[in-house]
Amino acid sequence: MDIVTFPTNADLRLPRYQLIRDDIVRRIADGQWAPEQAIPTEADLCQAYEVSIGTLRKAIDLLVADGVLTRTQGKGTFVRRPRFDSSLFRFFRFKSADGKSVQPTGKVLGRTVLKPSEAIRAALQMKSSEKCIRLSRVRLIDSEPVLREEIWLARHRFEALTTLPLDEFGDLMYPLYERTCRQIVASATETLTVEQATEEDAAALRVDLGSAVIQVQRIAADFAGTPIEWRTTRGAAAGFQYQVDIR
Amino acid sequence: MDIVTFPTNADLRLPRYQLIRDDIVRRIADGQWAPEQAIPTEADLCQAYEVSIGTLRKAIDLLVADGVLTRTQGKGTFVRRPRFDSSLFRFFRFKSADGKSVQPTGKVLGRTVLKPSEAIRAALQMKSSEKCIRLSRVRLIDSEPVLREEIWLARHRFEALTTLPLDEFGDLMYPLYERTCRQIVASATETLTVEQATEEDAAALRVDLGSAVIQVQRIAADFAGTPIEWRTTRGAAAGFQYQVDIR
DNA sequence: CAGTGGTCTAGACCACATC
DNA sequence: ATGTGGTCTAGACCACTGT
Repeated sequence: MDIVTFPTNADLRLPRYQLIRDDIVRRIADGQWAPEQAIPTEADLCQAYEVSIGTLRKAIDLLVADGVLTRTQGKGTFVRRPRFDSSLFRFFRFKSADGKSVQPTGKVLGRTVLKPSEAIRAALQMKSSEKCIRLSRVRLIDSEPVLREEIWLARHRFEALTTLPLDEFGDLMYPLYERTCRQIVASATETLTVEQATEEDAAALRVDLGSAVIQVQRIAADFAGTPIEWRTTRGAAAGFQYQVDIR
Repeated sequence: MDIVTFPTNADLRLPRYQLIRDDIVRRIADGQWAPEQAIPTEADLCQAYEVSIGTLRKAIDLLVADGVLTRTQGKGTFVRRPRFDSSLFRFFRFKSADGKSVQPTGKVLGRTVLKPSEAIRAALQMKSSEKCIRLSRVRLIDSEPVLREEIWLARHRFEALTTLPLDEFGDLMYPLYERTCRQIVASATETLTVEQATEEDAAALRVDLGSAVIQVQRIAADFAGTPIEWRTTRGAAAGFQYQVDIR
């Protein structure tokens, strides 16, 4: 690796390990270092950044703690591919008819291109002239619908999804985003609330009208922290459980 | 500080920073180093543990990340007093009549000494012959009940609470535990579920029978990780919101 | 001013993975 | 055997806090 000069907009009064941390994140967000690939060795990075091993390791420690990198002794340091498309299973415990826990399948029911509400436009940091792709989707276990989802994407990032046939979307959205649109989801913020089942919920999820439903609203972002997906998921509260550790 | 010899049950093959981390936790759990007090300086600890500054700092970094210690440049390193008696407000957004968010008061309604269920006995790691103190409690805002709580404590740890008048328990339990029984809560695990309001819920919380209620079950532990309190809290789901960041 | 934690160096040796 | 990350050393100087 060549010697690195930090961007002129970086605050050079910051500790060097911070500057290095930010530079590594930038390279990953840029796609210079891709998920599941190894980044240069510690020795190379020390030379490139002109710091000692201790300082470099402090920067990498931060990124490992953030879940951006993983290290394996003897092998190298790798960009971690975030795999939380199935993270809703932190909230909902799903079991198939035979009692085993399983990953649901996904099915896109509808797609529209339209102007987003002001809330969604702001959440996705879009200009007011831009349009969204809206997808409605169900998740199924043993062909039984268990979750209803509404997904909003900025059209300019996901142009390819405006024409893809609905039956080619597959079960997982995030690998699709990466494959077809080069958009990699790296983090998300989720907000849980309890709602009452609407008529649509009752029909789709086969629960009683007005019964308790958990709603998970998610805003997913790329490595640079730019929001790329707005999603709402609703499921019967009966299957809900969530555990937190606090210190 | 004198030179430290590690306990014979410690696995000396572990990295030194791990051994040091565990020894510091033990001293805090023992009460040798109390909350809000400074621990010895880095230089002293290096001498005592016979390691270099880098190794010692790695141990302390772990404890800072765990929320056990806090460091202040120029002042020292301090044992952090965990303050999450009010952590339920991560889940429930409470507002008083005038719209300001506020801390509820607490009122203990009843106290019983009895044998715990097998689940609670196991959760509190108690012998089968031991008894529990069971408290029932409500949390109020503007004198309106908003949360119902059931608390189970091992009697042998909390003997003083068997005789304390109920109106002297105060609004917060954890400072009470520390003051009267020298039990310090340092961490907890909480599990959220959605239930239907029972008749007791409906009467106490003024919600409709069968309406959605959030239940938070908490097991609180001391610095050594020993469970000391089992608690269930129930409140109307209408005021519930929870946010998580995932990476 | 003295004492504290914050940053950083320039190495060393070890354990593990791969060839 | 070679290359990787994991652990550890024995210092240095800086920034901040208090007297």
